[in-house]
Amino acid sequence: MERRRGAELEGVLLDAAWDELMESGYARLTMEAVAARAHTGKQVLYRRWRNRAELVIAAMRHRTGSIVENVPDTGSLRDDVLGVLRLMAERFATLGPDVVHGLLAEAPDLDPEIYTRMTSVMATIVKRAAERGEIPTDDLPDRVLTAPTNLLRHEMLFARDPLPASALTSLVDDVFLPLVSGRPGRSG
Amino acid sequence: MERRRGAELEGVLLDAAWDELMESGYARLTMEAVAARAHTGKQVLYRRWRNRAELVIAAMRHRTGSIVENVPDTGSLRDDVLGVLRLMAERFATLGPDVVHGLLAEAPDLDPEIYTRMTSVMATIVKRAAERGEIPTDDLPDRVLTAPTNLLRHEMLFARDPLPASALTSLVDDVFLPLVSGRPGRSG
DNA sequence: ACTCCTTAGAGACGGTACGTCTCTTACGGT
DNA sequence: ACCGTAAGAGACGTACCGTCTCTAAGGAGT
Repeated sequence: MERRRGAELEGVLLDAAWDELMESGYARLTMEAVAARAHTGKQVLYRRWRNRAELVIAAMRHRTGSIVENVPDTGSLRDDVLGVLRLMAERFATLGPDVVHGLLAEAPDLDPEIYTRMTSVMATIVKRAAERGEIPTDDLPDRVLTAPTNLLRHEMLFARDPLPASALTSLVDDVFLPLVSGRPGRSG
Repeated sequence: MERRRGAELEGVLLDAAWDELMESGYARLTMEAVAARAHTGKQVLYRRWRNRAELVIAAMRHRTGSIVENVPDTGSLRDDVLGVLRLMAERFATLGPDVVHGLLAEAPDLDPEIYTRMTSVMATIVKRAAERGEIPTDDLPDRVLTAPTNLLRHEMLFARDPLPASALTSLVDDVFLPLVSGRPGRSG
């Protein structure tokens, strides 16, 4: 019997968790099923992750890269923001609402981080746009900066059907661009 | 042994569920505990609600009135919107993140309804403001209309700490009012 | 090459809560 | 007075949790 170890074993475990996630969703993913799929015992999982949520998060990180490390830079504010929203929507689509709802409920400590990260992405995009002279200032309230990403996240969380493409453009054209273009400096 | 029936029994059941909810949160609320607290059996619960989520939703509806039936009308757009946001925040505070996260995960069919309702509330408020001449038009894109309530909901879902009062005013002053005041008619 | 030590692989175990089923009996309707 | 519905109570089988135990594989050290 060949016995896996170290990084090799860990990779197998995370792949097994990911496959279970795709097949059963979060709610019906069990530690037993992940262990069985990886041809090992539960203890091997519990030795590395304290619970389902941690395992699933690790599996997601193992699979998908971070948006933070891949900020769009197209030369157009509109396209940059749209690019970020598309990345978010794409990722959400592969994960499915199940997973996000589940993690929200079971890993609340992680939740604030998820959306704090996005603030810096938006700040980068807006700063570039201001430097290009596309908008008057990059000194915007945080809630303006994160409005499009937060609204998108909200919509993905609550909508039952997949989002139409028009949702993304509406968020940019109806909400974000009006807020950053014509307005004077920050109010508070 | 006095045996409860009909509306009386139902009230007792919903009260028991509500009390359990307040005491244990959603994740640790069990049908067994609710039944025990109401001095009855589980079957009495399952005869009325198919699962935990339905029971909890019924208990919430039984306790708290609808925001829809109580649209603020202060004569000021800003105060009306703030009033709605305060109602939402207050309700969320009594329920706790647990409950909302849990329902989001276990009652996804209900989720879209929750925020669709708010659209009509905001439409009413905006219409009144337009009639008063406070804003140029009440013909706004849905995503502008629901931006403040959706952003608040998002923030409540993801924030770990209770929201500061400034969160509400920022949503109104930095995001909503700029969108509805200075802009021309809808773009799309 | 031999020994030691960690830990993989496998499964048993007790615990909790689910949702169903069964049984007796209170009580409202006719 | 009778009958049918459903309350009250709890047993039951199932699922999965997280812990614990045991054997033996296979690196590390000498």
